[in-house]
Amino acid sequence: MPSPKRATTRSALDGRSLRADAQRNRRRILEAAETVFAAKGRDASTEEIAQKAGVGIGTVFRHFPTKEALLQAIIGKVATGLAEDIERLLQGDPATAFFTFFTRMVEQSTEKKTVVDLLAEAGIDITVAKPVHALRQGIEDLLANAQRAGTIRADVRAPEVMALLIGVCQASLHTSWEPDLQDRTLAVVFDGLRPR
Amino acid sequence: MPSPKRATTRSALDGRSLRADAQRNRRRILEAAETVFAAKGRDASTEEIAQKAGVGIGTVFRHFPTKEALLQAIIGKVATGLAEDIERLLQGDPATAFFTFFTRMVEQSTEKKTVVDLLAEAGIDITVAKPVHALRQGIEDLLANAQRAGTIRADVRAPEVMALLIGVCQASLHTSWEPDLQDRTLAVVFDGLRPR
DNA sequence: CAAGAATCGGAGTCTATACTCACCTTTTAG
DNA sequence: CTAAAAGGTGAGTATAGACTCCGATTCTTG
Repeated sequence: MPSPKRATTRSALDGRSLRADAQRNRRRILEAAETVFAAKGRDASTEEIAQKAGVGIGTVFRHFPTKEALLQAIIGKVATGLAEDIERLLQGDPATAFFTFFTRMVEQSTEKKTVVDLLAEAGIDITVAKPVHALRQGIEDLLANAQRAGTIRADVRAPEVMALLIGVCQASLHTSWEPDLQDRTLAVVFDGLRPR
Repeated sequence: MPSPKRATTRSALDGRSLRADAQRNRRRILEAAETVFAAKGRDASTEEIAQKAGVGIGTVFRHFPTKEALLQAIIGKVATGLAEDIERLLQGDPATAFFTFFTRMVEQSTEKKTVVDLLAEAGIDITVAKPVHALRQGIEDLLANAQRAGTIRADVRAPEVMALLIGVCQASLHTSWEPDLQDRTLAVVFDGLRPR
């Protein structure tokens, strides 16, 4: 029985540090996945992502045990980005912040199918991770502020706002938007949200 | 070369008449498909439909050359049903008919994923078949009537109504509706549609 | 009732894709 | 510089589901 010539490398267990190239590949995979999932939705093939990232499929599965895990990672990333957007908006005018955010989301969802998936999960909630929860919380803050500012009726609650947000985003994937159809649709929803 | 002992059976070419059992099977397939697609959406497997219909897979493909063709048949069927509903509603009070229809659609979409697919197609339109076109037309009639009756703003047009309808129906598939969330969501949309 | 046409049926083919594995390459500690 | 550990790779496996094919079965007509 050969005695171990050297002790365990790296910072023992749990530690984060990955090998230099592994870190680079991980980043590339995440970037590629974000692009591909955004364009083709959750049905995009793992192979396409691997190719776009310039790595073998095996590498993708080494970093993410499952395609679903990769998707979740991306969703978390997107959620975090949106939560930061909200953070910024919360600094500004409470009367308009909510509407600005809602509008941006709908605009984005046209090109980023990931956003829609994200919202769907945020709607169902349950085992959702922190980033998604933070997003939810942010939306609730925007809503509360707008209600305090009097630009949204007091009797509207977060769940229906989520439903409307999901709805309009989903619809934008299925309708062939003529230039301002999106705006007119939002106008109706916004009018429904304002106090009479 | 043996001369044909008997002339072509049945009414020559094109004719409709199928063999008795074939007709029965066709009906069974359509019924099964309607149920299964309603429950599982367009991803339901052909095999499941065949089984529920009590026939072999081969039989399904004899009647419908493609899974997609079968789906289209069902969508047409559902569209026809809805168009008839509308026909009935058009007889009643124009002030409320539109809202009644909208509400029904959303309620149905929870259990019938086919309805959502149907609407998505009706939204995109292009090569859509007659039944779907009839449905679209019906919705436009309901809208026009309601506008004449003054229960819907005159500046709202059909496309955004379709978008909203698609949106709320889609959302109902993704949110875990608490009892009256659906109603509160609809309330907001309806308020946006009414004249101020 | 019998011939033959129309249908049925379901094993088998084909394709797409997630995921594994045995072997090779790169990194890194010492 | 070197060996061991970490990581990379992509052919290969497994599975699922659409669609085909042809012998077996059932209906129809005379």
